[in-house]
Amino acid sequence: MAEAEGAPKVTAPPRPTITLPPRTSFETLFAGGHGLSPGPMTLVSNFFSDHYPDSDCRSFSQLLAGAMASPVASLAAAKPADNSGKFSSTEATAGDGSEKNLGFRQNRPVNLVVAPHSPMFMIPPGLTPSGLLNSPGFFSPIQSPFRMSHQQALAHVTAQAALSQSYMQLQAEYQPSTSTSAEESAQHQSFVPSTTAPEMHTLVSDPQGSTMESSQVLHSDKKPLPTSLAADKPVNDGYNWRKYGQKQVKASEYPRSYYRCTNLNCPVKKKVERSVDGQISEITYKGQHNHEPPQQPNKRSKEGGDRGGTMNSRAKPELGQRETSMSDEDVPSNSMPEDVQIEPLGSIEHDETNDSETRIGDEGDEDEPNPKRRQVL
DNA sequence: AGCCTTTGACCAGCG
DNA sequence: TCGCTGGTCAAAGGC
Repeated sequence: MAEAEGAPKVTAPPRPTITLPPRTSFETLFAGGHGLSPGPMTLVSNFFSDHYPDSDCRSFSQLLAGAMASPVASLAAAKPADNSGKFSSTEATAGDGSEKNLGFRQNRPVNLVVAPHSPMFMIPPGLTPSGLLNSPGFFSPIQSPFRMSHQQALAHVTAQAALSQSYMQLQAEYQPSTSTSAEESAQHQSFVPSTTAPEMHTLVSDPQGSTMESSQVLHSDKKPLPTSLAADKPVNDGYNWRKYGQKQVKASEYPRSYYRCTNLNCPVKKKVERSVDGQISEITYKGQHNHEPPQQPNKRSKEGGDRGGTMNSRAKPELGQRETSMSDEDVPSNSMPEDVQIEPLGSIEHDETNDSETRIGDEGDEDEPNPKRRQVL
């Protein structure tokens, strides 16, 4: 929490750094220009163009590229190993400008900062973030030309996906009446910050990765989303979450909510923080899903109910196991980087916990504590 | 009937 | 060693 200053704290071993090419490269990358097989990204991109041809929206890859393009974004630093598996926020630096160690990232892509603005980035209902990620062609096994590792990229994408999904939901609810594409475009545009993309911070968690956590920070600008729509569930990222705690933290005026994936054995947790407005300022994911996202995202988890059910089908090795097997090259296809942090534009400054969590800036969904419930004890 | 949310208490890490 | 803060637990109640 403290390093918000932006001063890079963690220095990484000097590695040959590759300058992030402006989005074009990135685009190209996903576009398959480099010979990469078209993956979900492509699909998404197509989806975009189909649905919002005239909108300002860029293709998914473009959006992504824009988000990542920012130099800073690159990464924050990573701490060498703290195998403890715990991430202490203090270790990570968040910062805005901390790009100190790229090298690390390579090895352990952990934190990726995703650019915020992307409510625009939508994913077709059928596609879930993890689905995208799982897609074979999504990222090539090799490291991307950028300093980003797959995981980082994955994290990035996931975060965006999450945001987009939530956004979609909001829209759906908010505007039951089908809006014309034009309207949609307009709306999207309004939400889309232009390329002023905030910076992305990539943070890396311990290389050793006993737990391997990656964090991404997404900054999304707090858009005037209909907050009322948002209700409790922070962001519908395709997974079912159960709130297990809420706490008033010093860092923010609003209480921080803690959620955990309802899937049995799924270690993933997420923290949702709200901004002054009561809008979600950031969502921090911890851990990796060891299961596929339920098909029906928004259902009050019946899926979650499958605790123990479906997930095992593809369950991947426990996080702990991964430490050995995982290098940044083998990204578990079915899971996202452990932590992705996405922060809203405004919140960049306090990236207190950049270390190993993924944060997603979310736009407002606030769940105001309904005074309906009883008080314990 | 089962799952989820709420919320105070408890525990651990850190300064 | 103490106090503070963050994170998690678990009981009660609601949907």
